[in-house]
Parts: sequence; structure tokens; C-alpha cells
Amino acid sequence: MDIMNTGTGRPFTKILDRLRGAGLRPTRQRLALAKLLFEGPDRHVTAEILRAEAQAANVRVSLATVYNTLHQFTTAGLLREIVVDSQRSYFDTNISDHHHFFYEGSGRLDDIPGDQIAVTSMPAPPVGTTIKRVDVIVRVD
Amino acid sequence: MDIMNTGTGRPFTKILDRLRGAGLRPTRQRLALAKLLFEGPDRHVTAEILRAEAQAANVRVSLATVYNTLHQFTTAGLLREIVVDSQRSYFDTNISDHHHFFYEGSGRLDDIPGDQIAVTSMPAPPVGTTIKRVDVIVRVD
DNA sequence: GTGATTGCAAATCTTTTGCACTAAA
DNA sequence: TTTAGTGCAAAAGATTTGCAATCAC
Repeated sequence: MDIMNTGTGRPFTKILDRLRGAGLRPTRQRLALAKLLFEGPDRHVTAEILRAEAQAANVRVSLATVYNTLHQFTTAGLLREIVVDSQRSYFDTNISDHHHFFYEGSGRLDDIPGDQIAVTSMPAPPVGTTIKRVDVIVRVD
Repeated sequence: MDIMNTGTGRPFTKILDRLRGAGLRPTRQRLALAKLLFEGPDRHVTAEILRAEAQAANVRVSLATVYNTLHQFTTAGLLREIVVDSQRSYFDTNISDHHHFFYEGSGRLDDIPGDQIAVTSMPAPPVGTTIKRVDVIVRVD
């Protein structure tokens, strides 16, 4: 089955609508990357991983476009960027409230559901600022 | 007063012992960087900031040595690396249990004392792993 | 002396940018 | 058409590395 077609004669409408809803033109590259990212279970990717998958799926996309797309999807709220490693950016397809286990050795990242962890007695944010997000990273090895 | 001398005729013994205790030869560069880092209140530095301060204090240190030293100090437990930005590494002279406010706009980092925040109902670490650290980052802007 | 440490410049790696070309609406 | 999006190659920025010179013990 071609990556651009679901085999039902209906070219994955849900993803198409998702891009349209985000105000992003459904180009061949965005559709293919979105399909890799959003069909199937939630995942954590780096730009390099996604580029490799695109290549493996016979989708021609430049690395620059992979970076652009990851950032556009993040800005549109379709992805979330996770900062765990100062050398590489990870993007999470799970945009619900949750946290992470980070395996320092392998660079692997696992979700911790939001209800399995709680941050209490949060201090007030400094005057003039707003809390944008609270990230909890449990580093294991 | 010279940075290599306290003016008391006693060349800052505490820092010297700190390096010796960590098994690090007290070289001119390490002593000077340690003085910049550990004399005075706790702080957050990047390699570039520390290099600039060394330069301002008339200490000749190469950037490569600044990086080496920051990592050696971190391995020795004298510093702690904080990951908040995927483009830059921060090092914290406060090695006690605490968390951080990160100002996305300016790149500034503030400590949140360990007793002002609590993470409860932590999930068990995956089998075969040990929790190395739990980082809470409150992103504000 | 001898091995650890340093400096420098080059290399590496990730990410961004400029700009001509292509494609969506 | 018209404007957004893409690819490529070059640039940028942070960090690491190789190796000869230097320093601590």
C-alpha cells in the first residue's frame, strides 16, 4: 500500500483535515510526515529519525523541510517539543498533559501519564510572568 | 587584588581543597574557574559566560578548557548540569536538591528551593533502571 | 622525568538561512 | 496567477577532538 493512500480510495481524510484545521497547506511532504507521525501509537522523534523514516517509506523530503515541518506542527499544537538533551530536540506526538522518563544511556523517552505524577505546592510565578508549562523529567539509567 | 591570591598570603585554601578532594589537579585554570564559580552566591552559567568572565578577570583559558573543566566539575559532583534549552548547556553551582524556573524569553534560570515544590506519587522506574534524578522545570515567559 | 592538562585549530553535529524552483489554491 | 512551500548548499552555533607544548607532582 502506498504511503499516500489508505487503500480505501479515500486518502486519509483525518490527517488532511488536521492540517487544514491548523491552517497548513496539505502538501505532499506535510501529508507524508503527518502520516508517519500520527498514524499509529504516540511517539517521540528527532528530526533525524523522522527523515530516516521518510526515506524508508520512499518519501522524498529534505532535512530542512523536516525541521520546518516539525516546528510548524509544534506551533500549530499538533506536536510538543521535549527538552531532555542539550544536543538534540525531541518531538512528542502526545500533546496531552503528561511527563517523561528519560533513559540517559540510550536516549529513549517514555511517557508518564499525567495522573501518575503530581507536582504540589508550586511556588508563585515571578511577578510579570505566566507559567507556560511544567515539565517533570525522571532521569533513569 | 589578584584573582590567584586572596591577599591574606593564603591562596584560597578552600577551593584548593575542593579540587584536591575531587581528585582534580589544582591547575591555574581550574583554580581560577573554580574561584569564579564558587566564590559568591550560587549561579547558573554557560561555557560562553564563564569564558567571558575569565577573560574579564584576566585569566587566560581556552574555550576547550572551559568545556573540559565544566564537565570535570560536573562529573566530580561540584556542579550540576541543567537541561532547559536544546541549544545550550547550563551548569548550576547549587548542587542541593532543588528545581528551576526557566524564562523562555531571556534564557534566564532561577532556583526553586527543594522544599517549595514536591513531586508526589512517582511511578516506579522501569525494571532494571534506577532513578538518577527528577527535574522539574517551570517554564514562564 | 612522567603523566596529566592545556591551547589551538580543525572537525563534528544539529539546526537555520538564503534563494531559486515548484506546487497548491 | 499568486503566494506558500520546498530543496539544496552554505552558514551558523555549540561542543568535541587531535596533537604538540606545558605544567603539576
